[in-house]
Amino acid sequence: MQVSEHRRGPIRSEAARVAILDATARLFETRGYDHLTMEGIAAEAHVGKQTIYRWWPSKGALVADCLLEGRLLVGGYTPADSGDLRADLATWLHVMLTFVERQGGDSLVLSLIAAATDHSDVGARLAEGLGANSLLRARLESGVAAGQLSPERPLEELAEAFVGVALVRALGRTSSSAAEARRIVDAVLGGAAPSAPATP
Amino acid sequence: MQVSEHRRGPIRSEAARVAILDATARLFETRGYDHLTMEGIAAEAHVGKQTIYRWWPSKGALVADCLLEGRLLVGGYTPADSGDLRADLATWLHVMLTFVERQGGDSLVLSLIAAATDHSDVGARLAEGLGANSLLRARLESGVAAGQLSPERPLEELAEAFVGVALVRALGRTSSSAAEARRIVDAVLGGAAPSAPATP
DNA sequence: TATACGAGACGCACCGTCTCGTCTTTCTGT
DNA sequence: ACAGAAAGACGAGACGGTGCGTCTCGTATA
Repeated sequence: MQVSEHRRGPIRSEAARVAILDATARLFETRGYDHLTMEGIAAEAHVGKQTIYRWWPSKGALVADCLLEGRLLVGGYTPADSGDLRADLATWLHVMLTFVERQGGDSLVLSLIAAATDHSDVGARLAEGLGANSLLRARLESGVAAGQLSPERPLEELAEAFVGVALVRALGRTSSSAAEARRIVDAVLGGAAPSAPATP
Repeated sequence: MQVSEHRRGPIRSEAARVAILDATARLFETRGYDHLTMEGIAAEAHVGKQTIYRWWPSKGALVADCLLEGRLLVGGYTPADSGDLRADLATWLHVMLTFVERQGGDSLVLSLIAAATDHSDVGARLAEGLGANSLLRARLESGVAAGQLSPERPLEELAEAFVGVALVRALGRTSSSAAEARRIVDAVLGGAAPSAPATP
């Protein structure tokens, strides 16, 4: 009786796996999702196409794995904590919207949305990658602790709303000023915002 | 000297234009955006490929025109007005989320998001088509008139937040119950919701 | 002996351009 | 006025190019 659970022959090459995911992330960031091709990835990774198809069914699955291993959206963007929740959220949103609409062509976020439409795992991880479950949520919790936000509001869903607005603006290529970002924050959190008269 | 602003030769065929847009809308709804092909549209419309390329640069532009002429998302979904803003919004959101995740494959909304990622006009019209600027906004205005919503909150941005949540859930294929929809509404509008204890 | 690997050939689908022949509209010459 | 001539939209489809997903080599490794 054999000890190994593996039947026979060579095991999966970790070098190939890493090279493929690296190539995917690199090409995804530089060329965008719709210009990403299996043949391009194979060439970039110096790997046979069959090696890719043996382990991943589609380019969407590749992108999903990259997202899962943190090769995309590295680090994320941590919202500041100045003590003023609305101002911090407005800054976060403004940075996010600016990041979203950079360049004329494919922004990274737009490419991720495209990837999400044909692979559900990308979509599932997209909101989190943009901070819905971690960075942004942490700032919201801090706001609750500071009494600037009702503890009754579900933070998960609130964070989703902010990410959602960013996605809508990304899809509409709507350019958004800092004042616009502030207005969004006030719209979602509620009208108690006498300090900043928005003039876009 | 010529009177006409038209140079010479036959004018654009309206029959061909209509046939092409009809075929596009029909194939888009049945097959989804990524299975939509120029050759398929040409065959379905009984039209030469050149006739399509003469007037539209890409399939994204075709979908955008369909959206613009109301051939997609016909009618929209009008939120009810029972007098209870939160309940109506929760119902609207629940219907929207159910609509979004119908079937296993491409839902219509997912296809529209995919189309939006490679043609900006689709994205610009998508939020409106889902009701951000018209149907949903009208219900919010009614809520303001009924004193259930602060008049200081920008309704445009608030509606975008609701549509945005729907998009995030669509991309994540998150199945959402009625209670979940209600929790989202409470999260965005604020914690004043003692009536419905959410139990998903 | 079984199997992962790099390499790449294969047939297929669709792309975007082009070239036909036909038909419709407008301009020009008599 | 009226017959061309010129221009261009039309349906049809051929064309080379690109990427797909499958397959088949020979080699290397367990």
